[in-house]
Amino acid sequence: MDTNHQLAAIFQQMADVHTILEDDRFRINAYAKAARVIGELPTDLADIGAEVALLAKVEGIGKSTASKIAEFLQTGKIKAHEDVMQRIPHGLLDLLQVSGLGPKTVGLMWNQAGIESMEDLKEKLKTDELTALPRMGKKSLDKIRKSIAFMESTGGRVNIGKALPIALWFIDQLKTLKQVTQVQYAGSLRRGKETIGDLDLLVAAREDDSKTISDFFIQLPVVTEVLAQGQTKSSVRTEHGVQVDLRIVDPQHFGAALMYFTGSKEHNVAMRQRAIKMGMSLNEYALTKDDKPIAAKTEEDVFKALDLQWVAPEMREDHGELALAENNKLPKLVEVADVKAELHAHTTASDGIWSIEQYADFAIDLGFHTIAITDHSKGQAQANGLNEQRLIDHIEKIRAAAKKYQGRLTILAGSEVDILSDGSLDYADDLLAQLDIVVASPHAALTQEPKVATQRMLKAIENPYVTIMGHPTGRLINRREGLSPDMPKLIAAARERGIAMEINANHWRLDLRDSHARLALESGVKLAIDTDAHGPGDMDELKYGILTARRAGATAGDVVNCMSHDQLSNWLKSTRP
DNA sequence: GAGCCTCGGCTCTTGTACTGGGAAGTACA
Repeated sequence: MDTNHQLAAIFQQMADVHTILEDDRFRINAYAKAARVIGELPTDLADIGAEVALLAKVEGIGKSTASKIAEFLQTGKIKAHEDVMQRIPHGLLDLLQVSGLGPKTVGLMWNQAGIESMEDLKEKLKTDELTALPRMGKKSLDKIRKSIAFMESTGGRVNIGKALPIALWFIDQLKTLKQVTQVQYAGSLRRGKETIGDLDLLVAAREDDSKTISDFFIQLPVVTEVLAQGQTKSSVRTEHGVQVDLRIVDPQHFGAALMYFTGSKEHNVAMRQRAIKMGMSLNEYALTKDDKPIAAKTEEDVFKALDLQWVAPEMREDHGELALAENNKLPKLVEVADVKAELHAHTTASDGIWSIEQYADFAIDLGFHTIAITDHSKGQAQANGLNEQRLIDHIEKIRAAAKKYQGRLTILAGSEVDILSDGSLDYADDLLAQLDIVVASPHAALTQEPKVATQRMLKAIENPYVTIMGHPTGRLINRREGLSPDMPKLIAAARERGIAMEINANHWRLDLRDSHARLALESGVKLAIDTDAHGPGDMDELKYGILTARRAGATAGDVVNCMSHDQLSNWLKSTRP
């Protein structure tokens, strides 16, 4: 775990403990905010150093938190944290993770039933003795039992690549009902986050029909458990281990409901505050003034009534989007249709399942003007990486195919060359010089210390033949943490060289992640959005890379894959000696 | 605890649904 995540965890823990102890809620909020801010920081706090004045410049971090961070950087611990941890049994913090158990209940169980850990709780749940506690009936106990069982079976957040198909399946099912006039997924999925906590579905229908619709919803074959079913809101768990929430609203309120349900929470709070300042009130049904509805039917209506441009869902994180919307300065975000080139694809020469020609035909169908063939280098033996002679032969084949497709598609000869653990590349420069494009990526030694990883990547970027820095952390979401190089340094070096940083669109990678991509854009570095295709299905992953780029605020002009044929060709030349 | 104007004292992140138990707690964006 890197420094930021350690610190975020510590401050969140402090917030949680103070919550159980029912201490000052503003202090709790401050700790929780510090945890959130630190968790989202693109820069490693260790690099800022133990200088309080500098640390306190970060929004949401004041003098007190800054000195705690400094203390941590110097000693590896925080006294205030250790002190507060003394006040409760540590095991109580696990109980807060159980859905349905909040601080009050956890406090109650501790004080009145002597429960100090998950083990204690599970032991007590073997009988119904906890019904002796206030507000604790048999139904509550059953709910807690189920929550724990669920937590232990799966739990956690689901990758967007898994969540989106499930959401689309539900939407198809709901569309079969004639009572449903509109249906849309919302929540973090609509905002394009890399992982999704639960699926949020919104349906527009007449109030009379809501019972029919929610009955249909909870009886769908994939539903394994019904968590709640009310007038407008139902919640289920599915066999995929995902929670799906369904909200049914009148078509007249669809826009306001979609906004609410899309979030983020922080964005919603900011919007509601803005409404209050303007003498109005915003909830999930409408924007109102003196209890009279002003706007509700579409999102555009609501934004407009608040003197704002419509904000794309991917930007709704309260990261300054309202200030941009107010001044008509929101970027026109990149779309899948803007992409005209794929710059990272593997063929049967290494570990892909498509030939050069199959990619070429597909690229033409997509309306692309360029595709780069970038098979693995020799270090990737398990991926059938090409040694020097095989690469030379492969280049010849690519050139031959390029000739065949001339006038219809440009086929570039490239390589996804391994960045070895010391930062050198897997081919010598004279061979790299024969290629049109070089994507340099790390594949091994992915547990290096951040400092070593930084030096490694910097060395690779300095190679004059590298065109794109590929998936720089090598992480796999929910599977492998990958490297934590100093991204600002890498980005500065990429800018110096005029090369692009890749957003690897594969839903397991999404590397650069959104915050790193944003940092790259702010530094004036171009992005490459590549599918890293190994076969036909992978080209469809592009949408995930686009979502990540949109979360970073990227326009088509920021992305090399969106350049015209000549622009791209000139850019590639500009990166070469 | 943060952040603001008053530079020490004040205010601070919205609004609603569902459940289970008989009001409050929890959850959601």
